Amino acid sequence: MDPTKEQTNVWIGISLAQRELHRAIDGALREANLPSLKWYDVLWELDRATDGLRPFELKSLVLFEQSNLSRVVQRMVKERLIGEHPSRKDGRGKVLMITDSGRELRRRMWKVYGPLIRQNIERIEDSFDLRVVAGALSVLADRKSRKP
Amino acid sequence: MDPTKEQTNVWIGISLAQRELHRAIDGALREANLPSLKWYDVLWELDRATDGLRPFELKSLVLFEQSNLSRVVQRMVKERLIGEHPSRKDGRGKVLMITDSGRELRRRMWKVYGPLIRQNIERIEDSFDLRVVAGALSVLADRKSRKP
DNA sequence: CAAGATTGACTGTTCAATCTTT
DNA sequence: AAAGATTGAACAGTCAATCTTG
Repeated sequence: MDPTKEQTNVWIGISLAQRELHRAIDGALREANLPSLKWYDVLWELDRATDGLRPFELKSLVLFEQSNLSRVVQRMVKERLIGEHPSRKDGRGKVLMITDSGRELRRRMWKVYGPLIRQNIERIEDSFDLRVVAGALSVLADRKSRKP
Repeated sequence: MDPTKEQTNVWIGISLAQRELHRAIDGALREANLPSLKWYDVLWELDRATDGLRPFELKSLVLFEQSNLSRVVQRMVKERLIGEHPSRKDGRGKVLMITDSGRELRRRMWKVYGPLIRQNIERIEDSFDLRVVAGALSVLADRKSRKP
């Protein structure tokens, strides 16, 4: 059945807000000669995972297609942002680890990324409770609560 | 300066919610052998504009790069979803108009798209006021209210 | 010269097929 | 046979250069 006007407005709001912020952030990174948000996500996950990650684990965290992830990893290895080590436990696989320069790059990217999050989200704080907004969005972000 | 934890949660919520719904919708369209959401947006704008649209006007509505729009339009013209007519007023340009089969395709896409919006957004309605959520998001979507 | 639009070359993403190890 | 991962071919999107008309 058709969605209500309010339901549609929420979906349009999510789409436009995401598009606007993503554009602003990616644009600022590019102007600073830094890589895109996708690379940031990869660096962030690898920075958190102190024992490294297998490509298939990383894939489910950042939601890349496996073949795409394979190529993104290749590029990042070439840039010495991450390193590959054969897995001792599983002969098929390898383990990805962030390098020092990968960590350093992530920090530099955050100096651009972080303030933009603040400046943008700040603008709704006067009129709205951020915890309410985040709570509503988190329901949608959770694929597990949706019927198969 | 760094964003607060709540600010970051809102941005992550927007990103994940958008990604999840977009995946669900694009996946359902694909399973039904229908084109992607981007084509839907183009069809929607051209369906609303009863006198047709110039490519540069459409470009600002759907936020495509001009060169990209040029190619998307080419593909859609080839599929007979939209038609091109030389502009009488401006020798440089042309006017794009949706065709009957374009209109019909948009309706078929909406039969998949609409219910998915409803089913997904519905899930937050019990606990949250949709007008509040939409209001907060609309602040972010509006690029004009942001400092240059 | 500026605005509307297209094209060629390049980058990045996806699909299907493949290879290896479990 | 299934899971992890890669590769080649096709496709979409972006940048810079170009063309035409205002």
